[in-house]
Amino acid sequence: MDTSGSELSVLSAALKGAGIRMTHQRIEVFSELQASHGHPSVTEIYEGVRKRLPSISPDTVYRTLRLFSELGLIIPHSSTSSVTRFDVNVHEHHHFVCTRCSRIFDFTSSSIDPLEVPREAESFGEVQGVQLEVRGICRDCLRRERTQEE
Amino acid sequence: MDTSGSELSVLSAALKGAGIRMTHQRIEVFSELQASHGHPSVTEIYEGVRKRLPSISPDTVYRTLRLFSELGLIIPHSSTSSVTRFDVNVHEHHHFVCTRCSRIFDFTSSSIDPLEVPREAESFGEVQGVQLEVRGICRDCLRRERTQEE
DNA sequence: ATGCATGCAAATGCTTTGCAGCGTG
DNA sequence: CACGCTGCAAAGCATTTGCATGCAT
Repeated sequence: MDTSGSELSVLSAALKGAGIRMTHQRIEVFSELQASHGHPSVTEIYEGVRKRLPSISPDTVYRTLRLFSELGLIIPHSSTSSVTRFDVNVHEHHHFVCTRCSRIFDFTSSSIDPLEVPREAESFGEVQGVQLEVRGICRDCLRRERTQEE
Repeated sequence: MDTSGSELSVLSAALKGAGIRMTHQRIEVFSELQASHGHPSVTEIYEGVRKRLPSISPDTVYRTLRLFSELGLIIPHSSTSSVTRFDVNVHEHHHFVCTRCSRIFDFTSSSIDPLEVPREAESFGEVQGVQLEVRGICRDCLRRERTQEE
């Protein structure tokens, strides 16, 4: 089955909706993403697109992927911020990760704890821990964005 | 309640067990971690320790935090690897994250899906998505480590 | 005493940014 | 045809590493 056409319309709609231009580079990065398996890195996308668009530069790929993330077309895995943060709390707990400021908030939940490891996950290797990861926009960022839009 | 003594014994045991020396720097980084709230970054720990140990260098903090991660005393949030990876799969799914090679494996689970957002998480802000994050060591890394130990 | 750990400084690698020219709408 | 987008090159950061000295065991 060929879904490339319908997928492209997703891109078209997303860009048009935000008043952003549809360029060759963006189209190629988008289709490379669709064709990719797993969780591609910037370099992997870059190398893939380069086969069809040899003149594309890495920074355009960076910019494009960031744009797509902002549009919600893709999700950067965990913190966008470059600094590593450490979890000192060794007890079972879950995370609310802010997709804007990348701060992490801990919580526990009586309704889901104790959380058990699904069978499906065990097949990948030796499990060390499980937790829920809730992505969202924290109160502070919501407030800041609201203020800026006024 | 003063738990610093008992916490330090955790450090002592972990280091002794691995045949690693107990130094001032390691003790100070460890207690700074205990005293920290949330999810400290390397810089935050460094600044904190520097008040008591002005001569400590950033790279020692880096090395120490990496050591503590390997010993399981702390958990680096998300991938240790510096490259950003993107999730192209917009459908609900979960992640098995390898703590060695930082590769991410997707899975879905009939036993837990659909996954609902716990009440506790909603108080932090606007929720965009939820997923399970299983941390562990993938098959490839397990095999590699077994081979090297022979 | 021995050799691991630290501090210093330089290197590395990912990602971002300023700017001039190009192409989309 | 205006303005946003790209490519280039250089800068910016977080993190890592080589090496000589110092300190824990």
